[in-house]
Amino acid sequence: MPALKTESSYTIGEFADLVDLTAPTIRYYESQGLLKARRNDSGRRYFTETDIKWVKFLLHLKGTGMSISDLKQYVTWRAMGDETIPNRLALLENTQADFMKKYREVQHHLEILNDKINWYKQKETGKTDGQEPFADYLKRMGHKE
Amino acid sequence: MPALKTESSYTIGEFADLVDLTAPTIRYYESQGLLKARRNDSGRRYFTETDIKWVKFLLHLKGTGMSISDLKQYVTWRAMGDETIPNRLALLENTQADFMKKYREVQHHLEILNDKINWYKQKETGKTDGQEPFADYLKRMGHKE
DNA sequence: CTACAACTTAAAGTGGACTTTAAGTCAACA
DNA sequence: TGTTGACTTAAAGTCCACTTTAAGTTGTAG
Repeated sequence: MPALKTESSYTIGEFADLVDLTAPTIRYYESQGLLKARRNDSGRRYFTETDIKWVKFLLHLKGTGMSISDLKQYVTWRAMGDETIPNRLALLENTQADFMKKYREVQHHLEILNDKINWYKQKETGKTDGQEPFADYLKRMGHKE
Repeated sequence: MPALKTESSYTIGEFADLVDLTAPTIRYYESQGLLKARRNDSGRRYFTETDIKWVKFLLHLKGTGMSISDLKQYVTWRAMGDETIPNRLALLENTQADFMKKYREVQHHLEILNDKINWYKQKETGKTDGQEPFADYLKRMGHKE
């Protein structure tokens, strides 16, 4: 009879597919201490649903701009217990602040891109005289630069 | 009497400061064909207001996710004249589409970050029982993952 | 006139986050 | 039972966008 399986387990390849990474990337993350894999009798890694949730959470943090070394710090503090919650909170709030700064910057970049696209479209459809410089067009649209 | 200066001109160092880059970066951009500098009698570069506007525009495009090689393509098409406007427009629209995709992704990452920050804050101020797992908290907040 | 800062070039180096390679072990299927 | 695909490790390689170095020339302040 097979051992009772209370939770499904995955090889590194299955796991990588589930979290949309590659097996080498998983090994790399493990080498950086961002996750720890269990091993079976022959030394092969296996992963569980809990690992999936954890990696997905890490990828969300990473997606907000945290570097591997930021994540390392976060994980280290996490392993130290509840007395490091203020540290973790501060790290996440700094991440949030940095994120919002960049977010506002790229919004401005996007506005310029959109304006340029519209400028080309108007040029194509002949709605301007075809001679107006882009800088003038931007000024007309209410941008400073 | 000094030569009539119809437009102010800048050394590479002044120019770099004005556009918030370094002189080596300006030279690098020039080497990539993203801009062309004029030279004085002794071979030194100088730049004008027009160059400032151009580089700032390039940096806006770059800020929306265009790579140096995308910018190179854009500049090449630009130099070829109006018959490449459809190419440029398509490039910018692809950039825009890629941008919006990433934009929506990072918005989701930010939501998770914000939720985690609030979760820590509630944990700190004792507003939950201090035992609720984050996954449950997320579910309660209406997130899928 | 002398320093010294700023410029010039070509080429090599850097950082972050993986990715690829090499050499070998293990497992599942026909 | 054999072969093929997935796993193991350590180390080297890749990509992008600069950045730094080295060796030399030029402009300007005192």
